[in-house]
Amino acid sequence: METTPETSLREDASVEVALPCAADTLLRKLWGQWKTHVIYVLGERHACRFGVLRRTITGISPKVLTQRLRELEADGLVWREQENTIPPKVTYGLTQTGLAVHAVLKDIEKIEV
Amino acid sequence: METTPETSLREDASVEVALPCAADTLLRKLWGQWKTHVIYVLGERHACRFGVLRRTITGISPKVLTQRLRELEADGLVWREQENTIPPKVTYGLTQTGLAVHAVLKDIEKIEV
DNA sequence: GAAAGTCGTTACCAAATGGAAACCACCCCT
DNA sequence: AGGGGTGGTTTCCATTTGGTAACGACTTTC
Repeated sequence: METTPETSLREDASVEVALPCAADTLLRKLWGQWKTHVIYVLGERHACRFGVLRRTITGISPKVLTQRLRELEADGLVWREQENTIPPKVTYGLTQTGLAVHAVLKDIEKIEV
Repeated sequence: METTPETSLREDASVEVALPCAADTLLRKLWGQWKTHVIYVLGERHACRFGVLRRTITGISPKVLTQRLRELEADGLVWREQENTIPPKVTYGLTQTGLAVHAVLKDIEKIEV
């Protein structure tokens, strides 16, 4: 396909151009079970240790909590700080972006159906 | 386990009470591939027929689009109007709640990482 | 009379997701 | 020396999800 001459351009084609949702990229980072809860708790408490998170988010298993925290950290919403004492203390909190997301969560609460 | 006497109530237990994220309920309705895109397009265009949605959201299959629309309709974010002409014309649009979600999507766009 | 467009539905299949249970090293307390 | 708390990891399994391809009825256009 060279030069693609656009032989018959439909009249309404300009109206049907792809219209991607930019928010999707960020929203995808909040998919998956428990993720909003983690953000929410961290936002309300400012910072938390692993055990507190685990007990505050009732029903979550340690494996999934670790997994979610790693994902959120990789996505730049959560920071992680480890003190190499024994036993180690690991603290989590929200980054700048994470705080912005937390603010949006508070807004969304007001909608509800 | 009768009466569960709460023998030893930990001092800091009040701090670790469950802290559910209320926004989670609504946000769950936006999980799943393509859902934000559907809301977004309907919000930008105010109303759309099936075929337009399908061509505007590049890559979506008719099965998945139908599925998403049904879910969004059941969740009260989208309305559906069918004219029983032949071929039938089916038009979709956002409900009041759907419009609120669309507004949130526009807010989230501004965050990005 | 064959093709294309309307708006879907119905298999069928592969991949991703979520959860329960067991385990780890190390320390403190009794 | 045994139990509990620290912050995880690992294994295994069932469910959920997304996608492709084919088909449906009916009309208009070539």
